Amino acid sequence: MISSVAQTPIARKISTNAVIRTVFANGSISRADIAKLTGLSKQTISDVVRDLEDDGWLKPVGQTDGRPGRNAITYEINARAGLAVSIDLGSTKIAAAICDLLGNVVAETKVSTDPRGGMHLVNQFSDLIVELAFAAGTTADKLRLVVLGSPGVLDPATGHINVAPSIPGIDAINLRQVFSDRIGIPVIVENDVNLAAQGERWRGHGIETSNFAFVALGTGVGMGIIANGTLLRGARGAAGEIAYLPIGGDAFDPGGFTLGTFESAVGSVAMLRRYVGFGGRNASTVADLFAAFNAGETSAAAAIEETARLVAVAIAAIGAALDPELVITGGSIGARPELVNAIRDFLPRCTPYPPRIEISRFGNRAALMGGMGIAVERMHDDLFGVKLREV
Amino acid sequence: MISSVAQTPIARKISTNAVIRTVFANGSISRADIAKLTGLSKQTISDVVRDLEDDGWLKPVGQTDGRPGRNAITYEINARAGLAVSIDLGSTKIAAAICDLLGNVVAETKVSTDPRGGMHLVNQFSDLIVELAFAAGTTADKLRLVVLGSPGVLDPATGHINVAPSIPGIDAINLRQVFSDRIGIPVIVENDVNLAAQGERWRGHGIETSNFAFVALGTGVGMGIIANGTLLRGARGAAGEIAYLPIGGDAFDPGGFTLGTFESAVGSVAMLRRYVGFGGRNASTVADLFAAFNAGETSAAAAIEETARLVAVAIAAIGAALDPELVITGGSIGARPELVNAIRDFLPRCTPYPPRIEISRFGNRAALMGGMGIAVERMHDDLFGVKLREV
DNA sequence: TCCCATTTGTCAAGGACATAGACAAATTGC
DNA sequence: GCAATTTGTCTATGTCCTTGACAAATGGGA
Repeated sequence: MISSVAQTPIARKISTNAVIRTVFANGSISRADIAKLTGLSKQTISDVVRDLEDDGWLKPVGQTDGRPGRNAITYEINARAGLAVSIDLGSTKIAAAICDLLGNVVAETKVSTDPRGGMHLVNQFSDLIVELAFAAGTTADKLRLVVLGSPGVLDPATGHINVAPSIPGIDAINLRQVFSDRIGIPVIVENDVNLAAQGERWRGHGIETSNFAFVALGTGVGMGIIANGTLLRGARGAAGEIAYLPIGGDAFDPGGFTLGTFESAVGSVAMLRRYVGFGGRNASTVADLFAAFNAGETSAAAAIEETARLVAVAIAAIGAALDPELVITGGSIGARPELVNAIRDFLPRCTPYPPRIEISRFGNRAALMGGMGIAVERMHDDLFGVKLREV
Repeated sequence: MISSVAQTPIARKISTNAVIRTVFANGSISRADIAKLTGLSKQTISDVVRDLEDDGWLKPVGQTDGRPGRNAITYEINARAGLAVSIDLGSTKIAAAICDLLGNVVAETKVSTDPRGGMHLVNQFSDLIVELAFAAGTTADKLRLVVLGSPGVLDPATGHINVAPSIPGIDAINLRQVFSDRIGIPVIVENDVNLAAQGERWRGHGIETSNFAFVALGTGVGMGIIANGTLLRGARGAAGEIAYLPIGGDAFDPGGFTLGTFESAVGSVAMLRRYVGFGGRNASTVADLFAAFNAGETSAAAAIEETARLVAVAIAAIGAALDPELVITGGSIGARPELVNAIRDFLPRCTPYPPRIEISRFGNRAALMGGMGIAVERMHDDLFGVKLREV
C-alpha cells in the first residue's frame, strides 16, 4: 500500500540534466562516453538514456567503429522533440519562424503588419503559426512556446506593453495573456531590441563575451544590455531606453521629454534634418543620404559625421556606466558601415577605455534570432531543468 | 568491501540547505515546523537537524509551550559557528569588523591608513585581524573569510587592483593573493563603492528592490550597480566608473581623459572652484561650503545648485541606461541633504521617469556593511550551498 | 483528577536512485 | 585463433527519502 509518488525525483533529474547537457555539448555520443564525461556510473547512464529514448528526447543514430573493443551505439538529441515559435513584430513587417530543440530553423515567413493593430494582430499571429506549423510538417498544438518581440517598454512582471507608439492598440490589451489564451501555449513577450541582444549573445558577436550592449539606431533608438551574461530589464522594463539619454541637446528642454533628447538628435528624422541644414537636397530617406555620402556629397558627410559624434558620446556614457567589452550596432542607420567607421574614429577621442564596436551579424533578423535563442533556452529549462524548491 | 564514499550526497545537501534556509528565515523553530515549511518528512528533518547539531551549526534553544500537544524543542543557528572579517581600506582610514553567520558585528575597529602603502598595508591588515579576533573572543585561525573593500578598478577575474590613485603601491602587488597567503584564509577584494551598494542591498535602502545604484560623491565619484539583484562589474571591472561620464564638460576635451569629465565637474575640488568663481571666500573645504550655504551665502547656494544640476543630468543618463528604481547617494558630498534636495528638484525636469533618491543609510560605514553582507552570503554558500557539477 | 484530542518525534518497512564489480558480448590487431 | 579492449547488463549493496504506526508529552474539559 505504498503509494510512492515522486519520492526522490531530484537525483534522477540531476542525472538526466547532466546527460542531456553532455549530449548537447557533444552532438553524437555513446553511453560509455557520457558516463566518462559526467562521472556517473554506466548503469545510471543506461537507465537515464533508456528513459530519455522512450520519451523521444534522444534517438540512436549509429555506431562507433575502427577502435578496439565492442562498438558503442551513439545517441543524439531528437531535435524535433521540441518546437517553438519566434515572432518579430515590427510596425510594417512581421517575421516569424519555427525552430527545433537545437535551434535549427525549420520554417520561416514574413508578412505585412495589419495596420489596424490590436486584436487584428493576435489573429494574424495565430494564422501565421498555423501556416508555419504546416510548413514544418506538424500542427500548431505540437508547439511548446512562442516568443514575441515587440517595440516598446513592457512590464517585466506582467508582460504588458506600456509604451509602443508605432503599433496601434497594442497597449490597450495584455497581448501576452490574450495571445496565450488564444493559442493555448505559453507566450513570452520581450522588447525587440532586447531580443536582438539575446540573438547576438546566442549565435552572434556576443557569443564570446558576457558583457555587451546592442544599440539599435533607426527611426527610433534603443539598447539591449547583456551584463554578467543575462539581460538587464531594469525596474520598469525601461533599461536601455537610450532615447532619453541627456546627450545631443539640452536635457532640461521640455521638448526632449516627449521624444527623448538623444532620439531627437540621432534618429533618422534628425539625420535628414541635419542633412538639409548642411545644404543637402538629394535625400528624402536615410538610404538616399548614405547614397549621397558615397557619391561624395559633403553635406551628407557632415550629417553622418555629426550623428557619429553624438553616438560616440552616448557609447562613452554607456561605457562609463556599464563597462561593456563590446557594443553591437543595428537598425537601419546603425547597420551602416559608413556610420560605424565614423563612430570608431570618434570613440577613442571621448573615452579612455573604448569598447569594441561591431555591426550586428544578423541585420534585421537579429530579434527573430534572439527569440529563437530564448525559446530554445526556455525549452531546455522546462524539459530538463533542475529546479530546487524555494523555501 | 564496499567503500561507499559520498554516494548520493546531493539529496542530503539539498535537504540540509532547505533546513538551514528555513531556520535562517524563521529564527527559532521546531523540527515539526521545519518539516511543514520545507515539505520534507519529519524523519528526514530529524536526521538532518541531528547532523547539523553534531557539527555545531544548529543549537537547541528552548521549547514551545501553551499549545495543546507535546512541546517541541526549538532550534536556531549557532551564529558563532562562522566568523568573517570585513575591511574597508580608505586613503586615510581603515575600518574593519568581524561578523558572525547572522551578520551580527562582534568586533569593530578603525585605524589610520599606513601612508607607506603596499606591503605595509598587508601587515596592518594582519595585525588588525589578530586584534579583532582577540576582541571577539577567538583567534585569527578560526575566521573563515576576509572581504576587503578598496578604491580603484579591479580585475573581476584575478582580483588585481589596476587603478588606485589614492593608495600608493597597491597596484604593484596582487593584494588578494599576498594577503590571502599571509593569513591563510580566502580573501575577496572588491571596489569600495560596489561594497557600499551591496551594503544597501543587504540591510539598507536597497533591501526591497533589486534594481538600484549607489552613487558616491566626494573627492572622487563612483557608482555601484545592483541589477537583477546582483552586482554589475562590467568586462574590466570598470562598471560604474562614472568619473568618465561625458557630462559637465566637453567629452572631446583631452583634459577629461586623465581625471574624467564628470569627476572634474562635480568632485569636491570642482565644487570649491565653482564656489570661488561665484565670489565665495569663506570655504576651503566642502564642509565649510555647506556651512556657508546654511548661513545663507548666495555663492555657496549657486555652487551647490550647479553641482546638483549636473548630478541630476548624470542620474538621468544612468536612468536611461539602467532604469533603476532607486538611486542611493553617499560620500562626503553625496550624503548632504542640502545637495540631495536640490538633485530631487532638478531630476523630474530632465528625465520623464525619475528614480527615487535616498541618502545612504550607513554613512561612511556602507562599504564595511557591504563587506559583511558579502562575507555572510559567501559563508552560507560555502557551508550550506548546493553546487551541481558542471559538465 | 482523569480522559481525550493534539502534537512531537522515533521506529520500521519499503521504494527510488546511485555505485562498484563481475561478466558476457562484440570488436580490433597480431 | 587468441589476447586485449571496450561496451553494456546484471547483481549486490548502500544512502536517502517517504509513509504509517506508535510512544511520549501536553492542555483542556468533564
